[in-house]
Amino acid sequence: MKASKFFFKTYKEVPKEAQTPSHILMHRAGMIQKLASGIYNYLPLALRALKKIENIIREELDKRGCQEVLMPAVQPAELWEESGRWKYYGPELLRFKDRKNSDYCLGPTHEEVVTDMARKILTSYKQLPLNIYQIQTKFRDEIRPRFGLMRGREFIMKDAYSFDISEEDAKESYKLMYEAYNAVFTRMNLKFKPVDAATGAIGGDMSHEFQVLAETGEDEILSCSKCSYCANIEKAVSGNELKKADLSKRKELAEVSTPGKKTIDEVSGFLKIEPAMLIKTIIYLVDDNPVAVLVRGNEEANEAKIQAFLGANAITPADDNTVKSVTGAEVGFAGPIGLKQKITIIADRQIYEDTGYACGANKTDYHITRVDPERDFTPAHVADITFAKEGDRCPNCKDGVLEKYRGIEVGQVFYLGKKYSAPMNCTFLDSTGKEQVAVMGCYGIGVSRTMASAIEQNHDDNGIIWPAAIAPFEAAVIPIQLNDEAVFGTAEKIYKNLITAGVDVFLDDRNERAGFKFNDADLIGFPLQIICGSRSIEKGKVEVKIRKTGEKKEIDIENITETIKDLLLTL
RNA sequence: CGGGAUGUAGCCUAGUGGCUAAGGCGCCUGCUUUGGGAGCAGGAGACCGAAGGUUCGAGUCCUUCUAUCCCGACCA
Repeated sequence: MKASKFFFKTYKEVPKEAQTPSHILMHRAGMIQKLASGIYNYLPLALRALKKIENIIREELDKRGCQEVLMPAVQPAELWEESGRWKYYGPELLRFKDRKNSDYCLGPTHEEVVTDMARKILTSYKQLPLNIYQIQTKFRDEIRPRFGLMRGREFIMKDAYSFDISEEDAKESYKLMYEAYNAVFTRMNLKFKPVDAATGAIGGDMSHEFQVLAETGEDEILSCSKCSYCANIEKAVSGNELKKADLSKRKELAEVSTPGKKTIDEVSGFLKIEPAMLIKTIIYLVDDNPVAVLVRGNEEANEAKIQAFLGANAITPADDNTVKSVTGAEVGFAGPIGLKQKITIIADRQIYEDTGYACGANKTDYHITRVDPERDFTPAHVADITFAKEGDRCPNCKDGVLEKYRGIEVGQVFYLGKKYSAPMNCTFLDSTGKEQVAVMGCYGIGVSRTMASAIEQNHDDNGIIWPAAIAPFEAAVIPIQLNDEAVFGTAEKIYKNLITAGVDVFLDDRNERAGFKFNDADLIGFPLQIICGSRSIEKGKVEVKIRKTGEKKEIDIENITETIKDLLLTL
């Protein structure tokens, strides 16, 4: 491709809405344009990178027997009613009506459609295992789209779905996809970690996320310093030993007046006790039912763990009115003893490490002290519902400590079981002629997000540093003195030879000064720059600059094609 | 959805209630220049987010709407 005819434009200025490196650089390099909040045009540079990412995914999936299909972006409500998600999905699902007033939505994911597609064809166990995937535009009406392509409302996703005879087979399919994802991100030359993950609203009981490591990542990951344990902060478990409470210190309960003291800080300051010696009581709405959650005052409730433990679809902190009717007191005085309404109580296991806590009295302006969790109340559930922390023991090997990383979730694999196949009646006949429900898994890669995360992880002050495997172009030929026939002729010849050799190459034939072109090349991030200047060409050489290291080498013109191909293998 | 902020040319910004809305980047023409975002000269490009209102007079003040961004809860 010649620069003079290429549809792109670079910018020196940073648009004020762009905050994060990938967003700024994709805009400055002329890769994307915003059309609306969270909705972008992909210009040729971006599309080239996207296609490369897509092709790597295709190759790795096809190699493992997956088959590509294409499902519609527009989906009828009936299917979502069948799975039950029309009710549960919430406003993130963009719904609309057609001219006949029928309900439709833009697909945020395709479990319903793919299950429907599969059940129309699946009749026999002989057709399994089956794994079908697509690469397609998804729409999720995010509350807050941000960071350019990192969290768009419209985005490109590869989604795959496996169907198996049995749970054991389904877990094999899951493992195969786990391997495929490792292969995909390894080929893209990204630094990433597969991590244990919470399953969220999609459900199922086994899941891993693939996290590209980057400082700007929105997710926190805890990873063992010694073994391979690695988990999302939502899921990570502390391996620290629980202490045993010293019950000889038990004392009688006492009610104390704590006028206007509501927060942990206020109460612990007022009563002159450590925050850890308070039992924080938070009222949540779990699938619309109030639940009291108890954690030590120095801990945070981990909503993902609570949701997973209770097998709930949704969990949100209760509004003030609910809190008042449940506790009979103003917000800030809730406690496990003497709740006005009988509701489910779930306690973190750490509260049994001590005795003599303070907690709300369910009476405005009063707290109870000297509380002993074993003696004074009986929660319905005791579980790990707080966050593991950096420095905690590893729960797996008990030897290493947990280290914290930030990551961008670019892929996730889920074991679904029969969550969709059962309600949607996706069945087949087994070898004994008995009807069985297919066992499913689902597997996503955010394609556009992967592109953004590659930039997020690989850039410097001058621009993008593409891994060669997903760069829009592998190399740029940059002639310096355009009106010098020897220079321009050499550049064109190198360009043509590289194309013949199958290298994805860009010729910057624009009538601009050298510095201008160098800056653009650094910004766009070609892994290699082939600089053709009269000084080198007189010696039969050209300069090759490696974007990643900044290193420049003089290379004989006659060997240039081979040299470039060899260098690309290292990038 | 709660909290905060901002809408002036393709992009970044300036603009005390007062004449024809200013500058930089970018764009077009000409000359010059060609190894790290060149110089000179000329030129095009804005109903100042929208609608109301206050005022002799509104980019500037008020109201409503709308869009965008940032901080929180969701997700690839």
